Amino acid sequence: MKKPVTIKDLSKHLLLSTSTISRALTNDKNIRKETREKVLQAAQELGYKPNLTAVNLKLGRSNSVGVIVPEMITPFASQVLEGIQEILWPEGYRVIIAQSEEDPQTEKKNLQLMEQFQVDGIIICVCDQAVNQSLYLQIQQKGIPMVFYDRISKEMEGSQVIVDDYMKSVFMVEHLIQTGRKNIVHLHGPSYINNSAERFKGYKKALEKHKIPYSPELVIKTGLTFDDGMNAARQLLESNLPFDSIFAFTDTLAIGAMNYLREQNIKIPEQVAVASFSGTTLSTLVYPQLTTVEQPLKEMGRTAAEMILNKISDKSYEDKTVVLDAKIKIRASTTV
Amino acid sequence: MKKPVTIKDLSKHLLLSTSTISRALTNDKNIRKETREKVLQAAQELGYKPNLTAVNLKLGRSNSVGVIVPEMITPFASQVLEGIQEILWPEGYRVIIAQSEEDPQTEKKNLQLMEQFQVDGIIICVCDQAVNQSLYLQIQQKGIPMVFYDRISKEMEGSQVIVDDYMKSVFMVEHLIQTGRKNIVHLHGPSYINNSAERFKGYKKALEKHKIPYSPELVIKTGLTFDDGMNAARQLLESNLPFDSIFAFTDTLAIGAMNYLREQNIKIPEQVAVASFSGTTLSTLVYPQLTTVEQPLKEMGRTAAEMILNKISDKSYEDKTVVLDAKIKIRASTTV
DNA sequence: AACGTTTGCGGGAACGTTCCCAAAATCTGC
DNA sequence: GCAGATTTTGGGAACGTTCCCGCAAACGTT
Repeated sequence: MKKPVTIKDLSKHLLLSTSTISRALTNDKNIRKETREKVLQAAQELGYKPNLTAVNLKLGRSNSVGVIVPEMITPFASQVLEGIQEILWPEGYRVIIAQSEEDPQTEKKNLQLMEQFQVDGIIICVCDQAVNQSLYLQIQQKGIPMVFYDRISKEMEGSQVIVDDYMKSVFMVEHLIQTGRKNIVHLHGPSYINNSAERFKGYKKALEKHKIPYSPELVIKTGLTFDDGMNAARQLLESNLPFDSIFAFTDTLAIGAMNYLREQNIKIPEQVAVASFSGTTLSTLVYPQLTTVEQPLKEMGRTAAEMILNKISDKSYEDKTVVLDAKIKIRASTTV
Repeated sequence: MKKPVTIKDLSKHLLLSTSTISRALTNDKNIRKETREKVLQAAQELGYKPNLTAVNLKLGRSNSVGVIVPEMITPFASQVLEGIQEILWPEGYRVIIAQSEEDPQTEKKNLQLMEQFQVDGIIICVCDQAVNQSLYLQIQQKGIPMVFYDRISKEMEGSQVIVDDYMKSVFMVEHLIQTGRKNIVHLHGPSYINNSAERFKGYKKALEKHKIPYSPELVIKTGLTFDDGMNAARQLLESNLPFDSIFAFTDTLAIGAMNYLREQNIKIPEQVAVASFSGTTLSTLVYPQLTTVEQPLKEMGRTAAEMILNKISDKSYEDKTVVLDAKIKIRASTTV
C-alpha cells in the first residue's frame, strides 16, 4: 500500500513548480501547450489522482450534496435518486442519502447531520409540510441551498420540482367516470402532506364537472402504508356504502385496498375499479396491474439536481418552481 | 451568510494557542480541566463546528464509505442500507450509495468513482461473481477494505456477510413437499450469481432427501426481473409439463410467475403453490402473500458496517465470513 | 533601439486542522 | 528552597491543493 502521488511529486519529477503543475491540471490558460501536455502525460504515467479533500478544503466546499427521502420501501425514491446521481456524479459530487422514515424528528436529525457533513446543497422530499419549516429556512440562511421535490410546502422558500397534482387527479377521476363509475371513493392522504389536499381538490373538481354529487362518506382519511390501504377498504365494506371505484392517494394505499377487496372476493375491476397516483413500478408488479398517474421520477431527480447545481455555483440564483408533466397510465385495474 | 468560526477564532478570543484549543476539542489528556471547560464553553457560545474537510485532510482519510448495490427497485437494498447507516452515521461516516443496475460495467465505473472520492472502505453486493474480480483485488491492495454481502464470489478475498442459501433452500423446498407437492419447479437464477447455484443445490438436495426424482425439465433458467418470472411461467405452461408448485430464486421472479399464472386462471396456492427466496416487503404486498425465506436485511447491513469499521481502523483485521440466520415465512401462497 | 504588453513560470501564503517539539509553569521530595 | 520530574501550554510544520503576486522572457509597436 504505497502513498498516492501528489502534485509535489510531479513537481520534483518534472522540475517544475507546483503552481505550474496545478495550472496544467486545472486547464488554466496561463500555460504553454507543450508544458501542459508534458505534465498531463507525467500525471498519467505516475498515476496521479487529485486529492479531493485538499481541493475541497482550499475551495471551501465539500463537493457533496445531501438527499433526504421519506422512505425507500417503495421504488419512488430510488428512481428519483438515479436521476439525481446521473447529473451529480459526472460533476464530481458525492451524493449522501438519508431516510427520514416519515418522521419529522428523524428528518431534523438528518438535516443536522447533513450540516455537519458540510454538504454544499440539499435535495429533499419533506415528510411534513409544517414541522421543520423554520429549520429549512435556517439552513438556507446559512448559505446551504435547498431544492424540494414531490412533497413541498406551499409557502416555503426554495426551489421546487413537482407535478400538477390537482390537474392530474382531475384527469384520473374523469377516467373513472368515463368508464361508467359513479360512486367513487377517495383514499385521502395524510393532511400533513400538501399533495393530499391537491389530489383531493382534483377529485372534487372532477365530480363537480360531471355533475356527480360529492358525498363526504366516500372520502376516507388514511395514512401512507399498505396496511392503511387495507384498513380503509375494510372500513368501506363494513360501512355498507355502495361504491364502484377507488381513487387512492398513492400506489401503496391502492395496492393495500385492492388486496383486501380481493380477499373479500370482490372482482377488480368488474365490481370495483382502482386507480392511484405515484406511478412507481409497484403498480405493474401487482395483479391486476394498477391504473395510475405516472410521474417522471428520473426526470424529477435530474431537474432537482440541475437546480441545486445552479444554486450552488450562483448563490443568488433565483428560486423557481418547475412543474413536470405526468402521464395517466390506464391499466387492468380500471378497464375490463 | 457569515463565515463559520474556526479554531483560530477561538484561539484569538480566549488568548490561547490553537494547539491548546485543539487539545480541548479532541479530548486530549494533556490539558488542564479548567481550560478544557473554558474552551468547550466558548466553542459552544460562538457556535464552533469543526471543519470536517480539514480534519480529513490532516488525518488522511475521507470519513466516508461507499456502498454499491445492484438495484433499488426492490426494497432489498433499502433495508440493508438502513442497517448500514444506523451504524456508520453515529461514527461520523458519510455513506455514498451507487447502483450498478446489474451491469458489471456500471459497477466498475462506480468502483472507480468511489476510489476517486477516496472512500475509506466499500460495502458491495456484486452483480457478477466473476467479471470484476481482479478489480476488487486491486482496490483492496490499494488499502481500501471491502465487505461483500448477499451476493459474493466463492474464492474472493474480503469479508463477507451472507445467509445459508443452501440450507434455507432445502428447508423451503421441504416445506413444499410437506404440503403434498411433488412436481416442484425451480426458477433458477442467473449463473453469474453465486447464490443461484447454492439455492439450486438446496432444491436438489430436498428432492433427493424425500426420494422425489429430479427432472431437469422442471428447472427453468431465468434472469432477475419481474418479466423474466412471467416468461418462465408462460414457458412452463406451454411445455404442458405437470407441476404443482414453484420455488423461485427471488421474490421478484416469484411475483412475476404468480401474476402470469393467475392471468391464466390458475389458482394459487390450490393448483400451484409459490415460494421464493429474499424476503423483501414485496412478498407481503402481493396477493396472495408470498411464502419466502426472509433474510435479516437490516442486520446484514449492520454487520457489514461493523466489519468495514473494523477493517478501516485496523488494516490487518482478518477477513471473515459471517453467516446470518434467515427465517422461513410461511404465507398464503403455499398454504390453503 | 527603446518602450510597453503579453505570456509563462516560480515563490509562497492560505484553507482549518493535528501533532511533534520545546518552553513555561507547576508540582514533587528532600 | 532547590534540583528534577511532571504537567500544561505555545510555536510552527505539515496534509495537498489553489491562487495571488512578482519576475523574466518573448513579443509587438513606434
